[in-house]
Amino acid sequence: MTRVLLVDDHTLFLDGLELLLRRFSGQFIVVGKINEPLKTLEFMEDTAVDLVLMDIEMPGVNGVDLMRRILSRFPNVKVAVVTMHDEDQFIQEVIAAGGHGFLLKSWDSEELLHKVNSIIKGSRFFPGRKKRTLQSEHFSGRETEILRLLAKGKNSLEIAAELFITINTVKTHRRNMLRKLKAANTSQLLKFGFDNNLI
Amino acid sequence: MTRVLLVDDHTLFLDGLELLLRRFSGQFIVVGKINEPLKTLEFMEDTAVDLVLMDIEMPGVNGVDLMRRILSRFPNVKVAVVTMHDEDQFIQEVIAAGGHGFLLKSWDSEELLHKVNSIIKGSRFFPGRKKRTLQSEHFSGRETEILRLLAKGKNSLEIAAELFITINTVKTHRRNMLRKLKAANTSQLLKFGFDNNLI
DNA sequence: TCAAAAATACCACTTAGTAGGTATTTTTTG
DNA sequence: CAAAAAATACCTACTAAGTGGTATTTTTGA
Repeated sequence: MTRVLLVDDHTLFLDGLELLLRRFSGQFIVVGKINEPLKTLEFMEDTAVDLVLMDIEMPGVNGVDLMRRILSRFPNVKVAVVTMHDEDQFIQEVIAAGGHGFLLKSWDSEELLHKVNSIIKGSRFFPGRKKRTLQSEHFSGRETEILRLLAKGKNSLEIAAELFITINTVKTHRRNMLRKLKAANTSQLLKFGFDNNLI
Repeated sequence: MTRVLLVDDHTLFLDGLELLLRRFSGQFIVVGKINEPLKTLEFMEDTAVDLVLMDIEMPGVNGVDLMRRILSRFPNVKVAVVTMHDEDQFIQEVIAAGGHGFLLKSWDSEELLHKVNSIIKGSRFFPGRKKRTLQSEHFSGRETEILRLLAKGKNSLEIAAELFITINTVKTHRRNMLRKLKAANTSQLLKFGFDNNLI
């Protein structure tokens, strides 16, 4: 069981994330939802917490600084940022502050749960530099899109359905990616994607 | 072209890594090999460097501290540790110091080159917690071994040859992993592996 | 505006992966 | 030591991936 503390000035976010965590797997208990970030440390003195999910852009509070203070007083707690914007500057600061992850509110539930789970198990997650949004010098926009769906475990037929194109087109895109990378199979393609933060 | 500076008290390592970088792709130039870590900053004042590959356990020098000083004076330089031991403690310190990667001397050339390349492009690499060496609560030792080879893009036949077993056995192990993870295909398996630092 | 790149699509064929079943030997562990 | 887990192996059948070729339409960029 993982005891989770949510910190955000938006009540909507607090409720949404709580619902999400409760819906999937009974692994999480939300032990607190904090609306006023400055009361975070105070709360944690009284209540044991395993994971803090916090926004970073909150009025009147320096998110990174708060994270640093949490980690310094509770070194065994994992702290991850969940935010709207993936600005390079912030990511670097969170890394430097010793945070355990940088998650985006724009991700789908499955993805978010997945990352949170991995963080609990000791991994860290930080998006790569902005490049990943663009076409990675190797792949076109459509190709990158298909690569991401492949990484989610979808097969060609499922991808075709999701993108409203035929399986023939998906196969052509896959073939082109393999050719560009001189890869022999999808595994090599995925490795490239993961290593280069395309996924 | 990436200008690389190597820092290690072991001359053997310096020469070996230089050879490795020169052999693969003409993308790297080793602009310096430093035997006395304390002279690193002095060297960098005179010579432009894009990437520093340094050991972390060196006599008379705090590697993490040196890294911190390099990054503070040259914020655009990428600094990665290449070391023998993947102690959790060190990894955390390097992350906190803002390092760009934690690479192991025990890796094969291909792997090392791969990571270095990705670091140049803006990624960061840190091994997960020790669990990854053991059987990850999900997979047995043999299964994890096969998962790693899959992630390198090998197919069942190639894996069989490498492990001196038949393709039937490889297929059985793959099937068992898919079953344990309730995964439908190898891509989902690889995603799990990457997310959990098994690869 | 014109050429290049990207996205779309189809066919035929070969190879590899996935699914189900079963079984033996070896290793680990209580 | 005995039971459980892991590693090994083979069979059949079906499905998905990969390969090669070709071609049209749309978008992009110089």
